[in-house]
Amino acid sequence: MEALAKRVEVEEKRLPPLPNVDMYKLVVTRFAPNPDAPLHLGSLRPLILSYEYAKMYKGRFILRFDDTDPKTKRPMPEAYDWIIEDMKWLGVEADEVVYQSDRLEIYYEKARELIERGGAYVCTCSQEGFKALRDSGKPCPCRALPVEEHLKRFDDMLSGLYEEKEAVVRVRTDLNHPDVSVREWVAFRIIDVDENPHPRVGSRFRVWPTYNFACAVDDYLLNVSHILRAKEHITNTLKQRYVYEHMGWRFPETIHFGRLKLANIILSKSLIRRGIAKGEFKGWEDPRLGTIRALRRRGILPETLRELMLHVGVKTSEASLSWENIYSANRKRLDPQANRYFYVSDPVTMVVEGVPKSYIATPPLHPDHPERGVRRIHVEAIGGEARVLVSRRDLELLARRRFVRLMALFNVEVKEVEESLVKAVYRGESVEEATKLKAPIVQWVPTKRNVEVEVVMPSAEEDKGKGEEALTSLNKGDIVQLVRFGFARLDDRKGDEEKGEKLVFYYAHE
RNA sequence: GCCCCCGUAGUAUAGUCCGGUCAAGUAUGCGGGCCUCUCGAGCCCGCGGCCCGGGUUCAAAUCCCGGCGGGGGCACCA
Repeated sequence: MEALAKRVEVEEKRLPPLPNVDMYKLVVTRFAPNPDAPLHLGSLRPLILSYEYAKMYKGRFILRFDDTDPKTKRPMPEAYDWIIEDMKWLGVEADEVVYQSDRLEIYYEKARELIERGGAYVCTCSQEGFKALRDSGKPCPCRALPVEEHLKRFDDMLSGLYEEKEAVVRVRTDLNHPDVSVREWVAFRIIDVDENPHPRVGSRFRVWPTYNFACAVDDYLLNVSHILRAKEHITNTLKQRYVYEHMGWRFPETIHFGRLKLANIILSKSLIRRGIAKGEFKGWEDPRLGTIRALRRRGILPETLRELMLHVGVKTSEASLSWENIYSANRKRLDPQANRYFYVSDPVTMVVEGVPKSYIATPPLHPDHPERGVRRIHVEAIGGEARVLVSRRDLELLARRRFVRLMALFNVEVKEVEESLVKAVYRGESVEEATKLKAPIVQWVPTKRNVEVEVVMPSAEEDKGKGEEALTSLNKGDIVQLVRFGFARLDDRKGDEEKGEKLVFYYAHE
């Protein structure tokens, strides 16, 4: 009991406190994805941490779609729903959902205010010309123009007087800021929305705020108290502070954590997109991808991901997650709940001589939970001969150890191991004897009543074999342990009139 | 090239702000044992680490400097 309590405590490890919580009426966090793809492992840290902190302080958690780029990072219409689905699966629910593409008028209003305060101006310089000046710390000619002129120019931008690239709104910063990208950064640009319509609002608006402007304004208007973001945003935070200073707003507490890496998995959205287009991946749920949907398909549990994120925490150093740790955390949760079934990969027939009678094996659905019942597997003996299927993977073991036990059935002594046939003789049904002789125990499947099974591995390769009949009573989405093979999630069942049913599993881990 | 951040065992994380109780905790991994009709789970024991070099100090994983290593940013992207 005490041990159990201790373990729960470890799992429920608290996050470190947020800074300056008492300076805010309410802790408000937000998760702000660009809906140009479903969620992936990289989004998980800001998502889970933002949500957990809001919960921890009984605050408010906002989902905000940062979809202000109809051109370069054009939102994907389906991705809005995918993200909401992914979050729902993760058990994360937003108190409020905000679409930036609904808020253009708000940004325009704030832009005017900022211009009036002298915090921004409309620049009509060429991109190259401006950069040359900026790099040497010099102001561009537009900067010194009176506020009225800039307000007029801004209206001209809105009314379509300028084409793409002909005018931008810049935020007044420090011309000598050591990071040149911070100098006079762009807050609005013109996008030819006839050519690149926005998936939600079409061609209604041609002046779009950049991420830094929209984000700065919305974090303020939505009363965000704490921003949790990855270190790649450090420069953005710096830029956004200028807006706050000009407007006289108080900047939210900001925490920058390190990036998350995971070996042997594809996380880059552009790489994924290209791979899907080229047909290299089966879609956003391909098991090789680091998308949340792919992990879900592979039987990784949402609680596992949450636990992992809580464990990784808010450190500013980079973290490379290892599969070992993910699998271990997942196994801890899966093992008690997943029922056991026999599956033999690449089946080979074993002929057993001297079998005195037909058998009905009754292995438990779960060795630690006998109350769940058993499966019943029939093995017929005709003329003292019984046949079962064993896995090719075990051939080497059978040849080496000879005296083995067919799990929950009987013991055999292997006489001959051929390319596609194993010859053995019956050696009694005593478990005790098998234990005493330290006989290896292997899983098997009857030759008659079985089902075709395919297991899609994390590499997307397919492992094919036969499974016991009881597997057919599973539902899609069920996660089971294929004994001595690994945990797997039933993904699909393909009916076939002639050949019968085929079950498709996705492999989780050992 | 220019700005910035980080560096505790194979991996992740606690400790670093406010130096001693840290000859460094936890999880995973690995090795061994027990248990078990799975090479799973569980239980027990063990292995393994403060990047390097100086400095400050009675005392440094913790503070300072330098080196090395890793990462991020430098868009009219988010």
